[in-house]
Amino acid sequence: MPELPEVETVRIGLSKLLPGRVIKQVEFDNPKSFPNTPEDVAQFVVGAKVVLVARRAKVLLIELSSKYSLVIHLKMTGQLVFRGEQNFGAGHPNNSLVGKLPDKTTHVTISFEDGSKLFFNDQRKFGWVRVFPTTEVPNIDFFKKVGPEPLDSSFTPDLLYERLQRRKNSNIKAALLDQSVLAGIGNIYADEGLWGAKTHPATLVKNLSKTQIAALYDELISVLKLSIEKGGSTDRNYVNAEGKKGSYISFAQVFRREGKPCSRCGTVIEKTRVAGRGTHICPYCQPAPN
DNA sequence: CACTTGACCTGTCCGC
DNA sequence: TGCGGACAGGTCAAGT
Repeated sequence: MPELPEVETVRIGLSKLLPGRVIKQVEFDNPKSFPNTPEDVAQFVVGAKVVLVARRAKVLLIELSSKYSLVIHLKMTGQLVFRGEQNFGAGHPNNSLVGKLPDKTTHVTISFEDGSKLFFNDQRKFGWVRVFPTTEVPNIDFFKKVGPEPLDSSFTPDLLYERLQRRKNSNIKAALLDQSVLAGIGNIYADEGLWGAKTHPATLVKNLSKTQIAALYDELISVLKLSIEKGGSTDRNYVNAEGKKGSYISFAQVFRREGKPCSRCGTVIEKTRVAGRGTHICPYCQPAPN
């Protein structure tokens, strides 16, 4: 899905669009995408005003004046697209993946009193929208075990080293993808960060020095920040709150660049499989471990 | 407990 | 063109 920079880009967009709007109606087409009952919606959501939009890990949180929150996970192909009253069918001719809404991938539609709407679209139906009491959100299983936010000032190279030790016998790519180690890294930014740190993804965590992990820290932070600056990466389905693509993918050094030259050394980028995921490396800059 | 693999869905791409 | 298989940005449950 959308990894941290993509979800953060959606958060930034929605936080400019939603606060102050009052929810009039919520429609959904299946319990997998929206497990709450219509009674829950009527009681806790309809009539409530959006207070703020937050993010933790790859999860979006829309806090409501009712003291309940909409908790949203986009997983692989989820989208949250806002349309103003006159704009449901307008589409976005430039740089857009979505046209008239709702479409066949729309599973939840949130209508506001002023006529605007927020559409939750998801081709693969892995994502979901759920309602929780705001005070209960930190007690959701996922949030209880999820690791630190990489962009918080309290996240340091030493803390990354410490968090990684819980996966010391697995390879570094699997460890980075493990949300209980740190929050928000997915397949794109794991590959990009490891290329930057000149570390092969199959390297065992226990064989990485503190210096190597500090270098990886620097690369992960800069790659995440750059991507947020570019509005995230659109490989296929991802769009921001206005339905538009992000441009980070054109700055990627290895992700989806197999067959092309490494920008550092000119060696042809290869695609392999590590931790059960498609994995991109420069075989010269990131030599395979023994 | 640590670690790996398959499953969840739908769509697309690639080889025959 | 059609068809089967592999694969796709994430996370769980179940297996070793």
